[in-house]
Amino acid sequence: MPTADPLPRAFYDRPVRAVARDLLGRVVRHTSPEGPVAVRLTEVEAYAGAHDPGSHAFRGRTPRNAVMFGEPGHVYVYFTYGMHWCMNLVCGPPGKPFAVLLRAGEVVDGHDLARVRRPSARAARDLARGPARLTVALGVDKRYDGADATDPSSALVVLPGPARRPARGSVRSGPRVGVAGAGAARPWRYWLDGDPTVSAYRPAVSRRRPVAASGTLDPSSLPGEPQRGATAP
DNA sequence: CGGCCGATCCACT
DNA sequence: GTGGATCGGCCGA
Repeated sequence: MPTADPLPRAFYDRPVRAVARDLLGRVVRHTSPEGPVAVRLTEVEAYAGAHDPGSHAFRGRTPRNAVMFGEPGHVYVYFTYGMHWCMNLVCGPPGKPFAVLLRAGEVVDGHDLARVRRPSARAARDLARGPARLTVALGVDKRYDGADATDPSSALVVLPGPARRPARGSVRSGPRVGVAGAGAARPWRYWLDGDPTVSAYRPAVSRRRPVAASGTLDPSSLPGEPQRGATAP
């Protein structure tokens, strides 16, 4: 297998949804002192910056999301739910906080190391099936926030992947996972149809603390029926 | 297999 | 103080 250079900056300096679709089938590779792990992407989500209610950048620039306002092709890593890291690739021109969340993939190199990092994974397909699982399998955490994935000398890069691109008809789209409110309707999650490493779809759930008082249960307070992707797996 | 729930802590209100 | 671009264990069917 020939060694390839990472996808260049220009790959990411395009409309974010186009980049998201084009990332399917590409290969993210992290090389640590323990060795390399590479993941072929099967599921991603586009986040369209300042006008996207689902985006971390919707309410403007903060210390956490600063990387999204910078160079395309750099990595935005955030911490969530008190214990998980998730990684994005920054898209569009500097100043526009677009990004693609890497949600799932298939481990195509460093399988043994990935298993060590993900001991709870029952099957090989579960090693990077989910955004937080993917970062664990790769060994990515906040140290990589701001890293340049287009630099050939970087430990973390995105490679072009197999010469044969996924067939156009094999790319599906649907609502993003865990995104509530206005942004929920946007079908900006993309995945490879039928791929076993695509994560399970979960509608956004608001977790309210149990109400102390009883007897005032109000079913009408529930938000609208969660939208299932028409073609979600 | 699907639903429920706790874990765990940081960013932002 | 609140809740999150999640995960895995446990439960019942």
